[in-house]
Amino acid sequence: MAGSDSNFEENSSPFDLNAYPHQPSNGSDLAAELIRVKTENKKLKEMLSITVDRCGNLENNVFEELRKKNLRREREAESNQLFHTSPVWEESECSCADHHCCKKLRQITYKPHVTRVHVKTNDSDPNLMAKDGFQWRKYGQKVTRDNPSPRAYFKCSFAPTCPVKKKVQRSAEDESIMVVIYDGKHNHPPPFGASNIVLGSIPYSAASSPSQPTTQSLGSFQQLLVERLASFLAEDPSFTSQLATGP
DNA sequence: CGCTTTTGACCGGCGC
DNA sequence: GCGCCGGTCAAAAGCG
Repeated sequence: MAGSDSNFEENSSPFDLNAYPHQPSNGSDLAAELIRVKTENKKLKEMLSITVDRCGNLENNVFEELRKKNLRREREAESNQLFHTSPVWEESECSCADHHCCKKLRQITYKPHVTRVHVKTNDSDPNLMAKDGFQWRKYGQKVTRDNPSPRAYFKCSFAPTCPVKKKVQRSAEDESIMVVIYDGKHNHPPPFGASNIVLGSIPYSAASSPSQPTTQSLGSFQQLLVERLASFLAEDPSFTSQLATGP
């Protein structure tokens, strides 16, 4: 067999006559049989080609459905984090062949001071500086596996001891949207006078560029923010005590 | 000159 | 135990 491998590369197969050039002929029956085998071989090739194509299309469809499903879950989780305080449950499935083996539920650790915000930005704006009124110092940047856009890491530098961090990354789905993840709670007064303010983990406004969210979403968003601000201030003992004592 | 940004190195958690 | 990956550090570079 050594040296015959190249015969199988292009126009031959294990059933191809060309692969066995020295095979003796035993008459018309053998010739007819060989023609039948060649025909069958051709059909099998076509079937294989069609099957491979269909498999590829099916694979693409499965990936697309999984992508949409993950996107829906992500948005639901964001909605839950913004409007609810109950833990968020996420269903995750493994990718193994046995679909019944390890479908599992796991609870996401609920972090009360982690908030995720989507910010509409100008496409031409290359930086990841979401202006929100606080001072941030960039301390790192990474390219993550699930997103070609780099993720920037910021620490709040408004106060030396403030533990708040934020991560900023363009959305993999829409590059005009920046995903900002605030982590922690500010231990200092907010910078009053700033047009865009974030208090604790609660964003007050998220516009970072001339392009603004739509009026409708901005209105409901502002209403939510006002409610959150009132709630935040009510929970702050120093604020309530100062309010009680007066100026 | 001091502050901020950049960027490669390093570390720890997690899955296999 | 090993490799991958996200997060952080810290030295160098940039900038006002």
